[in-house]
Amino acid sequence: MTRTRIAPSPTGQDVHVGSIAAALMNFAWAKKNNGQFIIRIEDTDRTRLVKGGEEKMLDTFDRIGLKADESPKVGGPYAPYRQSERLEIYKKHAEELVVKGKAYYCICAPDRLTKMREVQQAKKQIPKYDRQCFLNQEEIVKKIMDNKLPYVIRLLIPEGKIEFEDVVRGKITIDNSNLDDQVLLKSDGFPTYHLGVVVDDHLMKITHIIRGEEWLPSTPKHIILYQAFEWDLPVFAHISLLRNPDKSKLSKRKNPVWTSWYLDQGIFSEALLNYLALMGWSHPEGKEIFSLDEYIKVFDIKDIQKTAPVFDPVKLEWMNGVYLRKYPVSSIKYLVLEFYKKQKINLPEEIVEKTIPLIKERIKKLSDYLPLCEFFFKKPNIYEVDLSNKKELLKQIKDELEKISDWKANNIGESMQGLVKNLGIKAGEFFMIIRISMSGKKISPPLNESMEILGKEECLKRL
RNA sequence: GGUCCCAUCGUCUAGCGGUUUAGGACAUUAGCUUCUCAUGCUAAGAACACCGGUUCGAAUCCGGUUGGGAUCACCA
Repeated sequence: MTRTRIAPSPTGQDVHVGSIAAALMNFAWAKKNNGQFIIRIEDTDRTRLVKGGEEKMLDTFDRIGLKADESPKVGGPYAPYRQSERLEIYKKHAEELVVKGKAYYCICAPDRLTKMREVQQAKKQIPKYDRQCFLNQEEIVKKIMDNKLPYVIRLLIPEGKIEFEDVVRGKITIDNSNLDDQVLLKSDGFPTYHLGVVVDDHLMKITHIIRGEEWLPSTPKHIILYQAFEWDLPVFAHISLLRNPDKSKLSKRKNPVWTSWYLDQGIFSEALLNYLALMGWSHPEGKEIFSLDEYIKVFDIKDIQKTAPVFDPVKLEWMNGVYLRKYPVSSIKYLVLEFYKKQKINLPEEIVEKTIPLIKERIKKLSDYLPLCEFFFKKPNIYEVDLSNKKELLKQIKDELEKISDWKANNIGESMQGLVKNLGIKAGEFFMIIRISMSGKKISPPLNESMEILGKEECLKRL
Protein backbone atom coordinates (compact mmCIF):
# COMPACT_ATOMS: atom_id res chain seq x y z
CA MET A 1 0.00 0.00 0.00
CA THR A 2 1.31 3.40 -0.97
CA ARG A 3 0.80 6.13 1.58
CA THR A 4 2.09 9.66 1.17
CA ARG A 5 1.65 12.82 3.15
CA ILE A 6 2.10 16.55 3.25
CA ALA A 7 2.96 17.93 6.64
CA PRO A 8 2.49 21.68 6.77
CA SER A 9 3.44 23.70 9.78
CA PRO A 10 1.07 26.52 10.71
CA THR A 11 3.89 29.01 11.14
CA GLY A 12 2.74 30.93 8.08
CA GLN A 13 -0.59 32.45 7.28
CA ASP A 14 -1.35 30.09 4.41
CA VAL A 15 0.01 27.23 2.31
CA HIS A 16 3.12 28.16 0.35
CA VAL A 17 2.80 27.39 -3.38
CA GLY A 18 5.92 25.26 -3.02
CA SER A 19 4.06 23.12 -0.51
CA ILE A 20 1.27 22.71 -3.02
CA ALA A 21 3.81 21.58 -5.60
CA ALA A 22 5.08 18.95 -3.16
CA ALA A 23 1.57 18.03 -2.08
CA LEU A 24 0.61 17.55 -5.72
CA MET A 25 3.34 14.97 -6.26
CA ASN A 26 2.46 13.19 -3.03
CA PHE A 27 -1.19 13.22 -3.96
CA ALA A 28 -0.59 11.96 -7.48
CA TRP A 29 1.76 9.22 -6.37
CA ALA A 30 -0.70 7.96 -3.77
CA LYS A 31 -3.63 8.05 -6.18
CA LYS A 32 -1.67 6.45 -8.98
CA ASN A 33 -0.95 3.51 -6.71
CA ASN A 34 -4.43 3.34 -5.22
CA GLY A 35 -3.03 4.48 -1.91
CA GLN A 36 -3.80 7.26 0.52
CA PHE A 37 -2.74 10.86 0.75
CA ILE A 38 -2.56 12.29 4.25
CA ILE A 39 -2.40 15.79 5.65
CA ARG A 40 -0.71 16.06 9.01
CA ILE A 41 -0.36 19.33 10.88
CA GLU A 42 3.05 19.81 12.44
CA ASP A 43 2.31 22.42 15.05
CA THR A 44 5.09 21.74 17.51
CA ASP A 45 6.52 25.23 17.48
CA ARG A 46 4.29 27.21 19.77
CA THR A 47 6.40 30.33 19.56
CA ARG A 48 5.94 30.78 15.83
CA LEU A 49 2.39 29.48 15.68
CA VAL A 50 0.18 31.70 13.53
CA LYS A 51 -3.34 32.06 14.80
CA GLY A 52 -5.85 30.72 12.34
CA GLY A 53 -3.02 29.38 10.19
CA GLU A 54 -4.06 25.77 10.35
CA GLU A 55 -7.66 26.46 9.47
CA LYS A 56 -6.62 28.60 6.55
CA MET A 57 -4.21 25.95 5.30
CA LEU A 58 -6.74 23.17 5.44
CA ASP A 59 -9.18 25.42 3.67
CA THR A 60 -6.63 26.12 0.95
CA PHE A 61 -6.04 22.41 0.37
CA ASP A 62 -9.79 22.05 -0.10
CA ARG A 63 -9.93 24.95 -2.51
CA ILE A 64 -7.05 23.65 -4.58
CA GLY A 65 -8.69 20.26 -4.83
CA LEU A 66 -6.09 18.04 -3.19
CA LYS A 67 -8.42 16.05 -0.99
CA ALA A 68 -6.80 14.19 1.84
CA ASP A 69 -7.92 10.69 2.71
CA GLU A 70 -6.85 11.31 6.27
CA SER A 71 -6.38 14.67 7.99
CA PRO A 72 -7.24 16.55 11.17
CA LYS A 73 -10.47 17.53 9.43
CA VAL A 74 -11.66 14.16 8.15
CA GLY A 75 -9.91 11.99 10.72
CA GLY A 76 -8.65 8.50 9.93
CA PRO A 77 -7.34 5.28 11.43
CA TYR A 78 -4.13 6.87 12.71
CA ALA A 79 -5.66 9.92 14.36
CA PRO A 80 -4.90 12.37 15.74
CA TYR A 81 -3.29 14.06 12.73
CA ARG A 82 -2.20 17.10 14.65
CA GLN A 83 1.16 16.75 16.38
CA SER A 84 0.22 18.90 19.35
CA GLU A 85 -2.28 16.19 20.23
CA ARG A 86 0.29 13.40 20.12
CA LEU A 87 2.68 14.63 22.79
CA GLU A 88 2.51 11.46 24.87
CA ILE A 89 3.48 9.37 21.87
CA TYR A 90 6.64 11.37 21.23
CA LYS A 91 7.62 11.40 24.87
CA LYS A 92 7.22 7.65 25.10
CA HIS A 93 9.33 7.12 22.01
CA ALA A 94 12.02 9.53 23.12
CA GLU A 95 12.28 7.76 26.44
CA GLU A 96 12.40 4.44 24.70
CA LEU A 97 15.48 5.65 22.88
CA VAL A 98 17.09 6.69 26.16
CA VAL A 99 16.49 3.21 27.52
CA LYS A 100 18.05 1.75 24.40
CA GLY A 101 21.08 3.98 24.88
CA LYS A 102 20.39 5.83 21.65
CA ALA A 103 19.49 9.13 23.30
CA TYR A 104 20.21 10.99 26.54
CA TYR A 105 18.95 13.67 28.86
CA CYS A 106 20.40 17.14 28.74
CA ILE A 107 19.91 20.14 31.02
CA CYS A 108 22.31 22.58 29.44
CA ALA A 109 21.12 26.17 29.51
CA PRO A 110 20.50 27.87 26.18
CA ASP A 111 23.03 30.61 26.84
CA ARG A 112 25.75 28.08 27.55
CA LEU A 113 24.97 26.38 24.25
CA THR A 114 25.03 29.67 22.41
CA LYS A 115 28.39 30.59 23.85
CA MET A 116 29.76 27.16 23.11
CA ARG A 117 28.73 27.49 19.49
CA GLU A 118 30.26 30.93 19.20
CA VAL A 119 33.57 29.58 20.45
CA GLN A 120 33.40 26.67 18.02
CA GLN A 121 32.58 28.99 15.15
CA ALA A 122 35.49 31.24 16.05
CA LYS A 123 37.77 28.21 15.97
CA LYS A 124 36.23 27.25 12.62
CA GLN A 125 34.95 24.04 14.06
CA ILE A 126 31.60 22.50 13.27
CA PRO A 127 29.12 23.83 15.85
CA LYS A 128 28.06 20.76 17.77
CA TYR A 129 26.84 19.94 21.24
CA ASP A 130 29.83 18.97 23.38
CA ARG A 131 28.02 16.09 25.14
CA GLN A 132 28.65 17.50 28.58
CA CYS A 133 25.41 16.00 29.88
CA PHE A 134 25.96 12.70 28.12
CA LEU A 135 29.29 12.28 29.84
CA ASN A 136 27.66 12.78 33.25
CA GLN A 137 24.38 11.12 32.44
CA GLU A 138 23.78 9.44 35.83
CA GLU A 139 24.40 12.65 37.69
CA ILE A 140 22.19 14.60 35.30
CA VAL A 141 19.31 12.16 35.66
CA LYS A 142 19.57 12.39 39.41
CA LYS A 143 19.55 16.20 39.24
CA ILE A 144 16.45 16.15 37.08
CA MET A 145 14.65 13.76 39.41
CA ASP A 146 15.62 15.52 42.62
CA ASN A 147 14.99 19.09 41.53
CA LYS A 148 12.32 18.57 38.87
CA LEU A 149 14.55 20.38 36.43
CA PRO A 150 13.41 20.99 32.88
CA TYR A 151 15.33 18.84 30.44
CA VAL A 152 15.59 17.91 26.80
CA ILE A 153 16.32 14.56 25.22
CA ARG A 154 19.09 14.47 22.65
CA LEU A 155 19.81 11.91 19.97
CA LEU A 156 23.17 10.23 20.40
CA ILE A 157 24.71 10.35 16.94
CA PRO A 158 26.73 7.17 16.45
CA GLU A 159 30.07 7.09 14.72
CA GLY A 160 30.26 6.14 11.08
CA LYS A 161 28.46 7.38 8.05
CA ILE A 162 24.99 7.33 6.60
CA GLU A 163 24.34 6.19 3.08
CA PHE A 164 20.93 6.30 1.54
CA GLU A 165 19.22 6.23 -1.81
CA ASP A 166 17.14 9.20 -2.82
CA VAL A 167 14.74 8.63 -5.71
CA VAL A 168 15.50 12.00 -7.21
CA ARG A 169 19.17 12.39 -6.40
CA GLY A 170 20.58 8.91 -6.21
CA LYS A 171 23.02 7.76 -3.58
CA ILE A 172 23.83 10.23 -0.84
CA THR A 173 26.56 9.78 1.73
CA ILE A 174 27.20 11.87 4.80
CA ASP A 175 29.74 11.28 7.50
CA ASN A 176 28.17 11.30 10.94
CA SER A 177 30.90 13.56 12.27
CA ASN A 178 29.05 16.38 10.56
CA LEU A 179 25.93 15.71 12.60
CA ASP A 180 24.95 17.32 15.88
CA ASP A 181 23.30 15.52 18.78
CA GLN A 182 19.91 16.80 17.77
CA VAL A 183 17.34 17.66 20.43
CA LEU A 184 14.41 15.28 20.04
CA LEU A 185 12.18 16.33 22.89
CA LYS A 186 12.10 19.95 23.92
CA SER A 187 11.91 21.11 27.50
CA ASP A 188 8.28 22.08 27.01
CA GLY A 189 7.47 18.46 26.26
CA PHE A 190 6.96 19.05 22.55
CA PRO A 191 8.99 17.08 20.03
CA THR A 192 11.26 18.75 17.54
CA TYR A 193 10.47 18.31 13.88
CA HIS A 194 12.94 15.45 13.59
CA LEU A 195 11.36 13.27 16.24
CA GLY A 196 7.87 14.22 15.16
CA VAL A 197 8.23 13.31 11.49
CA VAL A 198 10.00 10.05 12.03
CA VAL A 199 7.61 8.79 14.69
CA ASP A 200 4.52 9.90 12.82
CA ASP A 201 5.62 8.76 9.40
CA HIS A 202 6.30 5.35 10.84
CA LEU A 203 3.16 5.12 12.93
CA MET A 204 1.04 6.40 10.07
CA LYS A 205 2.66 3.89 7.75
CA ILE A 206 3.93 6.43 5.26
CA THR A 207 5.75 4.64 2.46
CA HIS A 208 7.06 7.55 0.39
CA ILE A 209 8.36 10.84 1.67
CA ILE A 210 8.32 13.39 -1.13
CA ARG A 211 9.46 16.69 0.31
CA GLY A 212 11.57 19.77 -0.43
CA GLU A 213 15.33 19.47 -0.78
CA GLU A 214 15.75 21.72 2.24
CA TRP A 215 15.32 18.49 4.22
CA LEU A 216 18.11 16.66 2.48
CA PRO A 217 20.81 17.67 4.99
CA SER A 218 18.75 16.47 7.95
CA THR A 219 17.65 13.21 6.37
CA PRO A 220 20.67 11.35 7.81
CA LYS A 221 19.45 12.28 11.29
CA HIS A 222 16.07 10.85 10.44
CA ILE A 223 17.68 7.68 9.18
CA ILE A 224 19.66 7.36 12.40
CA LEU A 225 16.37 7.63 14.22
CA TYR A 226 14.74 4.95 12.08
CA GLN A 227 17.70 2.71 12.79
CA ALA A 228 17.61 3.45 16.50
CA PHE A 229 13.96 2.45 16.61
CA GLU A 230 14.72 -0.50 14.34
CA TRP A 231 12.09 0.59 11.85
CA ASP A 232 12.02 0.10 8.10
CA LEU A 233 12.97 3.12 6.03
CA PRO A 234 10.44 4.80 3.78
CA VAL A 235 11.38 5.83 0.25
CA PHE A 236 12.85 9.33 0.14
CA ALA A 237 12.43 11.74 -2.75
CA HIS A 238 13.78 15.23 -2.27
CA ILE A 239 12.39 17.61 -4.83
CA SER A 240 13.96 20.91 -5.79
CA LEU A 241 12.75 24.12 -4.27
CA LEU A 242 10.81 26.67 -6.29
CA ARG A 243 12.95 29.75 -6.90
CA ASN A 244 12.66 33.49 -7.24
CA PRO A 245 13.95 34.92 -10.52
CA ASP A 246 17.28 35.53 -8.74
CA LYS A 247 17.44 31.77 -7.97
CA SER A 248 17.05 32.13 -4.22
CA LYS A 249 14.27 30.02 -2.78
CA LEU A 250 10.81 31.38 -3.47
CA SER A 251 10.09 33.82 -0.69
CA LYS A 252 7.36 36.23 0.19
CA ARG A 253 9.79 39.13 0.12
CA LYS A 254 10.28 38.71 -3.59
CA ASN A 255 7.11 37.01 -4.80
CA PRO A 256 3.58 36.29 -3.71
CA VAL A 257 3.90 32.82 -2.16
CA TRP A 258 0.58 32.17 -0.51
CA THR A 259 -1.60 29.86 -2.53
CA SER A 260 -4.83 31.64 -1.79
CA TRP A 261 -3.33 34.86 -3.14
CA TYR A 262 -3.29 33.27 -6.57
CA LEU A 263 -6.74 31.77 -6.12
CA ASP A 264 -8.09 35.11 -4.93
CA GLN A 265 -6.72 36.72 -8.10
CA GLY A 266 -8.96 34.49 -10.12
CA ILE A 267 -6.32 31.90 -10.98
CA PHE A 268 -8.08 28.56 -11.30
CA SER A 269 -7.00 25.72 -9.07
CA GLU A 270 -6.74 23.46 -12.14
CA ALA A 271 -4.42 25.93 -13.83
CA LEU A 272 -2.27 26.38 -10.73
CA LEU A 273 -1.91 22.63 -10.30
CA ASN A 274 -1.20 22.17 -14.00
CA TYR A 275 1.47 24.86 -13.88
CA LEU A 276 3.01 23.52 -10.68
CA ALA A 277 3.09 20.02 -12.16
CA LEU A 278 5.49 21.37 -14.76
CA MET A 279 7.93 22.58 -12.14
CA GLY A 280 10.58 19.89 -12.15
CA TRP A 281 8.67 17.42 -14.23
CA SER A 282 7.42 17.23 -17.79
CA HIS A 283 4.67 15.32 -19.51
CA PRO A 284 6.09 12.32 -21.41
CA GLU A 285 4.39 13.52 -24.60
CA GLY A 286 5.53 17.07 -24.05
CA LYS A 287 2.00 18.25 -23.29
CA GLU A 288 1.65 21.53 -21.44
CA ILE A 289 -2.04 21.38 -20.68
CA PHE A 290 -3.43 18.34 -18.91
CA SER A 291 -5.90 17.49 -16.18
CA LEU A 292 -5.14 16.26 -12.70
CA ASP A 293 -6.46 12.83 -13.68
CA GLU A 294 -4.14 12.64 -16.63
CA TYR A 295 -1.25 13.80 -14.47
CA ILE A 296 -1.93 11.02 -12.02
CA LYS A 297 -1.86 8.52 -14.88
CA VAL A 298 1.47 9.60 -16.35
CA PHE A 299 3.33 10.89 -13.29
CA ASP A 300 6.22 8.89 -11.93
CA ILE A 301 8.54 9.91 -9.11
CA LYS A 302 11.44 8.56 -11.15
CA ASP A 303 10.91 11.34 -13.69
CA ILE A 304 11.30 14.17 -11.20
CA GLN A 305 14.01 16.60 -12.27
CA LYS A 306 16.88 17.66 -10.04
CA THR A 307 17.22 21.24 -11.22
CA ALA A 308 15.47 23.94 -9.24
CA PRO A 309 12.86 25.78 -11.32
CA VAL A 310 12.12 29.49 -11.28
CA PHE A 311 8.46 30.16 -10.61
CA ASP A 312 7.15 32.19 -13.54
CA PRO A 313 3.85 34.00 -12.88
CA VAL A 314 3.68 35.07 -16.53
CA LYS A 315 3.45 31.52 -17.78
CA LEU A 316 0.99 30.73 -15.02
CA GLU A 317 -1.27 33.52 -16.28
CA TRP A 318 -0.96 32.30 -19.84
CA MET A 319 -1.98 28.85 -18.73
CA ASN A 320 -4.89 30.24 -16.78
CA GLY A 321 -6.03 31.98 -19.96
CA VAL A 322 -5.94 28.66 -21.79
CA TYR A 323 -8.21 27.16 -19.14
CA LEU A 324 -10.49 30.15 -19.20
CA ARG A 325 -10.98 29.89 -22.95
CA LYS A 326 -11.75 26.21 -22.64
CA TYR A 327 -14.57 26.74 -20.17
CA PRO A 328 -18.12 27.17 -21.48
CA VAL A 329 -19.81 30.57 -21.12
CA SER A 330 -22.13 29.31 -18.43
CA SER A 331 -19.23 28.24 -16.21
CA ILE A 332 -17.33 31.46 -16.68
CA LYS A 333 -20.45 33.44 -15.89
CA TYR A 334 -20.85 31.56 -12.66
CA LEU A 335 -17.17 31.95 -11.78
CA VAL A 336 -17.19 35.68 -12.47
CA LEU A 337 -20.34 36.20 -10.43
CA GLU A 338 -18.97 34.22 -7.50
CA PHE A 339 -15.59 35.85 -7.76
CA TYR A 340 -17.02 39.34 -7.38
CA LYS A 341 -19.63 38.32 -4.87
CA LYS A 342 -16.76 37.44 -2.55
CA GLN A 343 -15.62 41.01 -2.89
CA LYS A 344 -19.13 42.20 -2.11
CA ILE A 345 -19.75 43.26 -5.69
CA ASN A 346 -22.99 41.94 -7.05
CA LEU A 347 -23.09 42.05 -10.83
CA PRO A 348 -26.28 41.67 -12.86
CA GLU A 349 -26.34 38.13 -14.18
CA GLU A 350 -27.91 38.83 -17.59
CA ILE A 351 -25.33 41.39 -18.58
CA VAL A 352 -22.42 39.28 -17.33
CA GLU A 353 -23.70 36.35 -19.38
CA LYS A 354 -23.92 38.46 -22.53
CA THR A 355 -20.43 39.91 -22.08
CA ILE A 356 -18.61 36.62 -21.51
CA PRO A 357 -18.39 35.64 -25.20
CA LEU A 358 -16.90 39.05 -25.95
CA ILE A 359 -14.19 38.91 -23.33
CA LYS A 360 -13.27 35.29 -22.74
CA GLU A 361 -10.43 35.60 -25.22
CA ARG A 362 -9.37 38.90 -23.77
CA ILE A 363 -8.88 38.09 -20.10
CA LYS A 364 -6.47 35.70 -18.45
CA LYS A 365 -7.87 35.58 -14.96
CA LEU A 366 -11.14 36.48 -13.29
CA SER A 367 -9.84 39.69 -11.78
CA ASP A 368 -9.28 40.97 -15.33
CA TYR A 369 -13.02 40.98 -15.92
CA LEU A 370 -14.20 44.15 -14.24
CA PRO A 371 -11.43 46.47 -15.47
CA LEU A 372 -12.43 45.51 -19.01
CA CYS A 373 -16.19 45.38 -18.52
CA GLU A 374 -17.02 47.98 -15.94
CA PHE A 375 -18.50 50.27 -18.61
CA PHE A 376 -21.31 47.79 -19.17
CA PHE A 377 -22.55 48.47 -15.68
CA LYS A 378 -22.00 52.16 -15.34
CA LYS A 379 -21.19 55.18 -17.45
CA PRO A 380 -17.46 55.84 -17.55
CA ASN A 381 -16.33 58.75 -15.42
CA ILE A 382 -12.86 58.95 -16.89
CA TYR A 383 -12.27 59.26 -20.63
CA GLU A 384 -8.80 58.31 -21.82
CA VAL A 385 -9.12 60.61 -24.82
CA ASP A 386 -10.60 64.12 -24.78
CA LEU A 387 -13.55 64.19 -27.18
CA SER A 388 -14.68 67.74 -26.45
CA ASN A 389 -13.63 68.89 -29.93
CA LYS A 390 -15.54 66.07 -31.64
CA LYS A 391 -19.01 67.19 -30.67
CA GLU A 392 -20.18 67.59 -34.23
CA LEU A 393 -19.03 64.14 -35.23
CA LEU A 394 -20.62 62.60 -32.16
CA LYS A 395 -23.87 64.31 -33.07
CA GLN A 396 -23.69 62.81 -36.57
CA ILE A 397 -23.05 59.38 -35.14
CA LYS A 398 -25.92 59.76 -32.76
CA ASP A 399 -28.32 60.84 -35.53
CA GLU A 400 -27.29 57.87 -37.62
CA LEU A 401 -27.70 55.40 -34.80
CA GLU A 402 -31.09 56.77 -33.92
CA LYS A 403 -32.38 55.54 -37.27
CA ILE A 404 -31.69 51.93 -36.36
CA SER A 405 -34.88 50.20 -35.34
CA ASP A 406 -33.54 46.71 -34.80
CA TRP A 407 -30.70 47.29 -32.32
CA LYS A 408 -28.38 44.47 -33.27
CA ALA A 409 -24.60 44.36 -33.56
CA ASN A 410 -24.53 43.76 -37.30
CA ASN A 411 -27.03 46.56 -37.97
CA ILE A 412 -24.99 48.92 -35.84
CA GLY A 413 -21.88 47.83 -37.71
CA GLU A 414 -23.43 48.35 -41.14
CA SER A 415 -24.78 51.71 -40.18
CA MET A 416 -21.43 52.92 -38.88
CA GLN A 417 -19.50 51.50 -41.82
CA GLY A 418 -21.84 53.47 -44.07
CA LEU A 419 -21.30 56.66 -42.12
CA VAL A 420 -17.55 56.40 -42.05
CA LYS A 421 -17.51 55.86 -45.81
CA ASN A 422 -19.65 58.94 -46.39
CA LEU A 423 -17.57 61.08 -44.10
CA GLY A 424 -14.35 59.87 -45.60
CA ILE A 425 -12.53 59.63 -42.27
CA LYS A 426 -10.09 56.92 -41.30
CA ALA A 427 -12.07 53.97 -39.98
CA GLY A 428 -9.71 53.31 -37.11
CA GLU A 429 -9.94 56.84 -35.84
CA PHE A 430 -13.68 56.94 -36.29
CA PHE A 431 -14.35 53.78 -34.33
CA MET A 432 -11.93 54.84 -31.64
CA ILE A 433 -14.08 57.88 -31.00
CA ILE A 434 -17.16 55.72 -30.55
CA ARG A 435 -15.17 53.33 -28.39
CA ILE A 436 -14.06 56.11 -26.08
CA SER A 437 -17.52 57.53 -25.79
CA MET A 438 -18.94 54.15 -24.86
CA SER A 439 -16.25 52.71 -22.60
CA GLY A 440 -14.00 55.64 -21.79
CA LYS A 441 -11.09 53.44 -22.78
CA LYS A 442 -8.85 52.90 -25.77
CA ILE A 443 -9.08 49.17 -25.27
CA SER A 444 -12.46 47.50 -25.12
CA PRO A 445 -14.39 44.42 -26.15
CA PRO A 446 -15.71 44.44 -29.75
CA LEU A 447 -17.66 47.63 -30.29
CA ASN A 448 -20.82 46.65 -32.10
CA GLU A 449 -21.56 43.76 -29.80
CA SER A 450 -20.81 45.90 -26.78
CA MET A 451 -23.23 48.53 -28.02
CA GLU A 452 -25.91 45.96 -28.56
CA ILE A 453 -25.54 44.87 -24.96
CA LEU A 454 -25.57 48.44 -23.71
CA GLY A 455 -28.82 49.08 -25.54
CA LYS A 456 -29.83 51.86 -27.88
CA GLU A 457 -30.97 54.30 -25.27
CA GLU A 458 -27.80 54.03 -23.18
CA CYS A 459 -25.56 54.33 -26.23
CA LEU A 460 -27.27 57.48 -27.46
CA LYS A 461 -27.04 58.90 -23.97
CA ARG A 462 -23.31 58.23 -23.77
CA LEU A 463 -22.73 59.85 -27.14
C1' G B 1 33.23 28.70 6.56
C1' G B 2 31.92 23.01 6.97
C1' U B 3 28.56 19.52 4.75
C1' C B 4 25.21 18.26 0.95
C1' C B 5 22.68 19.27 -3.71
C1' C B 6 22.48 21.34 -8.67
C1' A B 7 24.20 23.22 -13.87
C1' U B 8 20.59 22.81 -21.97
C1' C B 9 17.54 29.26 -25.09
C1' G B 10 15.65 35.22 -20.61
C1' U B 11 12.10 31.32 -18.10
C1' C B 12 9.86 26.03 -17.84
C1' U B 13 11.84 21.92 -20.22
C1' A B 14 12.89 17.46 -24.24
C1' G B 15 17.37 14.96 -24.79
C1' C B 16 19.32 9.49 -21.26
C1' G B 17 26.94 7.96 -26.54
C1' G B 18 25.86 8.36 -33.00
C1' U B 19 18.74 9.42 -35.97
C1' U B 20 20.65 16.81 -33.61
C1' U B 21 21.77 22.20 -38.61
C1' A B 22 20.04 20.52 -30.01
C1' G B 23 13.13 19.82 -30.17
C1' G B 24 8.64 22.00 -27.65
C1' A B 25 6.18 25.78 -24.37
C1' C B 26 6.09 30.84 -22.05
C1' A B 27 8.14 35.51 -23.02
C1' U B 28 10.25 38.72 -27.04
C1' U B 29 10.25 40.51 -32.32
C1' A B 30 7.96 40.55 -37.25
C1' G B 31 3.83 39.29 -40.47
C1' C B 32 -1.36 37.71 -41.55
C1' U B 33 -6.62 38.21 -39.59
C1' U B 34 -8.84 43.13 -37.65
C1' C B 35 -12.88 49.15 -35.64
C1' U B 36 -9.06 48.84 -30.45
C1' C B 37 -7.17 44.99 -27.53
C1' A B 38 -7.04 40.00 -27.50
C1' U B 39 -7.64 35.10 -29.67
C1' G B 40 -5.95 32.27 -33.86
C1' C B 41 -2.21 31.25 -37.59
C1' U B 42 2.90 31.91 -39.71
C1' A B 43 7.91 33.21 -39.13
C1' A B 44 12.46 34.93 -36.60
C1' G B 45 16.12 35.52 -32.90
C1' A B 46 17.61 32.88 -28.50
C1' A B 47 20.98 27.54 -24.88
C1' C B 48 24.43 22.53 -23.96
C1' A B 49 29.03 27.36 -17.82
C1' C B 50 34.43 26.28 -18.39
C1' C B 51 38.78 22.93 -18.67
C1' G B 52 40.59 18.19 -18.99
C1' G B 53 39.79 12.93 -19.73
C1' U B 54 37.18 8.17 -21.62
C1' U B 55 35.56 6.95 -26.73
C1' C B 56 35.97 6.01 -33.68
C1' G B 57 32.20 9.55 -31.75
C1' A B 58 29.95 13.36 -25.93
C1' A B 59 24.82 18.08 -24.22
C1' U B 60 24.73 12.90 -22.86
C1' C B 61 30.04 9.00 -19.05
C1' C B 62 34.31 10.43 -15.45
C1' G B 63 37.43 14.22 -12.90
C1' G B 64 38.40 19.20 -11.82
C1' U B 65 37.23 24.55 -12.02
C1' U B 66 33.61 28.17 -11.81
C1' G B 67 28.80 29.57 -10.65
C1' G B 68 24.14 28.92 -8.09
C1' G B 69 21.29 26.81 -4.07
C1' A B 70 20.14 24.37 0.53
C1' U B 71 21.56 23.40 5.40
C1' C B 72 24.34 23.81 9.90
C1' A B 73 18.61 25.95 16.64
C1' C B 74 14.94 23.40 22.58
C1' C B 75 12.30 26.50 13.77
C1' A B 76 10.01 23.68 10.67
